[in-house]
Amino acid sequence: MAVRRSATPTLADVAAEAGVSQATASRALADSPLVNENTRRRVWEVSERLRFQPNRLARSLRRGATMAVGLVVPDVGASFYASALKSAQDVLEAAGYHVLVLNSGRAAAREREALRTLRAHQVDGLLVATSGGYEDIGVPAVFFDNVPAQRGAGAVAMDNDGGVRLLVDHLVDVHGHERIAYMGPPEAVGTGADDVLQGAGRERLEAFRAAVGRAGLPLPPEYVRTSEPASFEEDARVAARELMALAQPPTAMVGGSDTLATGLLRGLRERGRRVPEDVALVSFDEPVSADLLDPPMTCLDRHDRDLGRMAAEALLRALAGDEGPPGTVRVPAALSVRRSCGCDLTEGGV
Amino acid sequence: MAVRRSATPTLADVAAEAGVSQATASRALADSPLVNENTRRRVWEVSERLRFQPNRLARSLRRGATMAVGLVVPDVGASFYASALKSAQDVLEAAGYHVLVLNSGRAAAREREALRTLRAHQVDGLLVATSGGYEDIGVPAVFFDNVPAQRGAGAVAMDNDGGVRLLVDHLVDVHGHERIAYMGPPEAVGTGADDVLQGAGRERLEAFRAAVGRAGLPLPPEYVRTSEPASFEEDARVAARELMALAQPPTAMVGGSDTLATGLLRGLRERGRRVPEDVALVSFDEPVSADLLDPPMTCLDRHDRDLGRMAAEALLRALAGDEGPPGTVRVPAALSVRRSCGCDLTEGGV
DNA sequence: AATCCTTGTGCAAAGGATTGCAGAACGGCG
DNA sequence: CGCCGTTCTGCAATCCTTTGCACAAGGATT
Repeated sequence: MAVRRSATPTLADVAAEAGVSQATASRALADSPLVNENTRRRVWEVSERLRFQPNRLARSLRRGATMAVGLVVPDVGASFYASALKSAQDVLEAAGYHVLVLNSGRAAAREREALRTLRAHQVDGLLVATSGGYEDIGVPAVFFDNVPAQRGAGAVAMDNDGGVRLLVDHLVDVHGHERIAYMGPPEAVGTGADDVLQGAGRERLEAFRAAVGRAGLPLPPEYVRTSEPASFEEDARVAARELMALAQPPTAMVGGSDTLATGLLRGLRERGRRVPEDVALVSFDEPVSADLLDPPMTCLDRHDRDLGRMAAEALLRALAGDEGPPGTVRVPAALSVRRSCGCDLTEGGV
Repeated sequence: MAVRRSATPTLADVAAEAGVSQATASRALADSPLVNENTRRRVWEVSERLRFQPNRLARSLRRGATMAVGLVVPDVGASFYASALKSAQDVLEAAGYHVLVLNSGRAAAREREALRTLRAHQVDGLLVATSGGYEDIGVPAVFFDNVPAQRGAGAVAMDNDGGVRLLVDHLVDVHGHERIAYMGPPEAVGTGADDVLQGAGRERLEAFRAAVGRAGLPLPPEYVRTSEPASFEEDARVAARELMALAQPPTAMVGGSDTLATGLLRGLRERGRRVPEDVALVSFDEPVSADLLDPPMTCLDRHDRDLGRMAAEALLRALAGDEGPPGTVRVPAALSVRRSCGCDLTEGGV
């Protein structure tokens, strides 16, 4: 004869219906050995009949742990993050954690907001692809993609240096290019104060400079460009057009991300340049359907899945208190050679 | 001299530090007119100095509302959902809601689990692209992409029928095809019991049959295929190969989604068929970089952004209690003609 | 028969913010 | 000087679950 609340039944309802106290009901549902087998069964039966679902707000409040983690990414819409996010989520959910995904829109300020929100939600941990706005909220954090210099947190990132080197070396050693331009993501993920962000953008840029230098090639300043955070695609398009308008246009281009590479390709098309006949083009990230593009794009294998998974696993370790070394794990890159670099795969030759 | 808790300051800390009661502190931070201006300022000042952040668990528990909504999608990794998700999230966050994103992995059972989880989290509302496992959890829900027949909830979906008609009519009227095959997403999003799901898969399939019928064309059963939920890409690839192995292979194919279309394209390549010279190909959704594919893909404009935004707005209305008519809003489709259908854009003719 | 375990169960506090209600302080008015 | 209204504050209850502690019942032991 308990008054049934219209919305969701509460533990009190279950207890009343089963004729036990809330405490016993709680313990019964937790399968505690402290409660008698018959009582346990009775409570479970009632609980299922009423479709009882413990209120996580109350539980978390009492327990001091939410079993939820926050995931902060620059842009869920970008395929790299969407895909990394998914694999991270799968791992974390399998471990019983819930995932709150927040967008930072590649803006440090919005990222800080997102972090505060997550703190307010009392998340137990954090997975962040930072846009420069990271600040400690007192829970274990693991970084991926971008790695803040700040110590004390693990990180998983691509081997940007090795990856860029593969791309440049291929253009130089195999195809003999001597005028190579680079279009990268924003260099300085503008971070305040003392925390210098070791962002993927900067790493790739420096790696490019180093690789070109090692090859003994000249690198006019106009050959090095970076995009604004908000307009990758568009910036790359105009960059390609402007690069081709130079007195000495490059004979090859490196796109620092999938979006940048497709943007470059569009720009080249608009100028009537053929790839790879007129200009070679390679990409750091793998564009979606890279093999179906015209021309098929030579790029680095994308390890978005691995990255997401590894970051999630690192976070789980941190949450479990396994204080491993908080270093940065680098995921190696591998080159997928297709046609945009100039390789002629149908013949097998160059 | 208040004992500062190491982790996060609580309202009690702020109150003590400001020399007022918790009640006053709470009201001050809520900018209630009940509290004296000076007191208000003092509390705010302390709150900011301590970087106080109200515990949402406690607040929501007390208030009975979480200002959080759940978003259930088949696959966050798929570009359509990733993109729709993002725009929905932007709208909802702008309105002060937080978004919990859960994957159903295109499985009804996992979707049910996700919904229970969201109920446990006490979300205030739901945005769901159902995979057939929807069940009422007692909060306002808005559907997108797939529309369950069940009444009482609004829905936003593409005009599947009109879209398919555009594709088929173009193939028939402009290019004169008479043997058109269709590869679609799973037809029956297997839903239990009495709730018949009006899924996008079924709608598109029926629209295809109707459009072919209207054109007076024959439709051998082998020409109509659907994929399994788990393996769109792969299923489409083998479908294309098998279709081309028929005694009477189709001269045109319709891909029921972006992934299916790129899968078909791969399959055709593998069989050495050229698109559009040997077989025409059009796609329902817009693949990423559709214009850069080889050949550029004729497809329907993707309205993922609009869909996400509109669904979010509908949910906000429902949350505000504006009980509009709970009907289904259909987003019209528009055809982006490129080369894969056989149109020769450089000449301007067919 | 008294005492001591064992085994189950219940009471009540805790967790942090919100809010109805009561009451304090103070100015104004008769 | 007494009373009434404002204007602020504070007490304490509430949201729901978990859990430390106490206690009841019953059998076993001396």
